[in-house]
Amino acid sequence: MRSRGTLWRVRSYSPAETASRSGFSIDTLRYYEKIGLLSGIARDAAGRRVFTDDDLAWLGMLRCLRDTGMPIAELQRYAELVRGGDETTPKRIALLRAHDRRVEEQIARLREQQRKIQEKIHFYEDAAATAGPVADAAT
Amino acid sequence: MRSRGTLWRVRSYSPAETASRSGFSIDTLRYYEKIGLLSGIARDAAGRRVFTDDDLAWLGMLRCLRDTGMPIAELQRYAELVRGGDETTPKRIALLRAHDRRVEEQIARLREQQRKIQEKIHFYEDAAATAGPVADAAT
DNA sequence: CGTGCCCCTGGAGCGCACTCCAGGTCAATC
DNA sequence: GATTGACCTGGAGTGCGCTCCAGGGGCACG
Repeated sequence: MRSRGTLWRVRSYSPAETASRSGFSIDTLRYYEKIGLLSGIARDAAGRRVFTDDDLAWLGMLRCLRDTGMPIAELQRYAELVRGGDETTPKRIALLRAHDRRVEEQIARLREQQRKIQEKIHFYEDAAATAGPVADAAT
Repeated sequence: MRSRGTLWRVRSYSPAETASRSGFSIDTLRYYEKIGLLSGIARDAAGRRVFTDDDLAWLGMLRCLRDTGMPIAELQRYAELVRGGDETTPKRIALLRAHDRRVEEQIARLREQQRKIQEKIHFYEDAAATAGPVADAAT
């Protein structure tokens, strides 16, 4: 399907190149394969891993989910669903929706806390401007 | 200064109450005292910790900074500045401003990543609606 | 043919931030 | 006066997510 209408050939990537493109270290790539987050990674004649564009796209998804705080265990469940084929689509949607809500909450909490931090900064700025000690609960 | 114009007496709090109010466990409170994040915590005749409203306010600040991702080591620097007295105000401002920027970036990154997650959700929803397998880079 | 270099495996080690535990003190309650 | 319960200390242990290491293999370049 992709081969029709596109011009570029399917590329493959060494572990080092995959690491630099995905942002995961080579050790982490090996670790992810070992714990089942990457499956079906090809090998060359010498037994070295060979990553494809699809692998890179999947790594991009992993990166996105990890960076938004999804624990490894849940990534494993997600990876398992993906391996489970098309009939797991509803479960994948549910999993990602739940995560999306957590990200939403995370953002809301961060904003709230940022407000608090900025208040504190203003408090210090006022204290510095007044050039005298100002009573505060806990500096 | 506070005693004038306010009605409530200064309260004090047991470790258990402090834990439930601050959201830190008793163990964490002890740990924080041990590593210098809490200093000058009073003790009663039997050697038990007695927390004040000021302590609670400071714990609130610690909670806010921790929850926004500030590592313990930086909290220690901040606590040290606070112990250093008023002349450290500019440094406290600088520290909090730097942290504020990191929080800002964090929020921006989360939003970006949330977009990606939502795209994926939409992709799955479309795939489910079409009721047939749809080619995707890496599900 | 030798020297590098990148990669392999299995398994140990690490950093962070707690969290738990053993053994003990003290005050209040029954 | 025995029990209970909250708290104390110093120090060991835990969970997560990597990260590092020893020992070895194969290929490419000079």
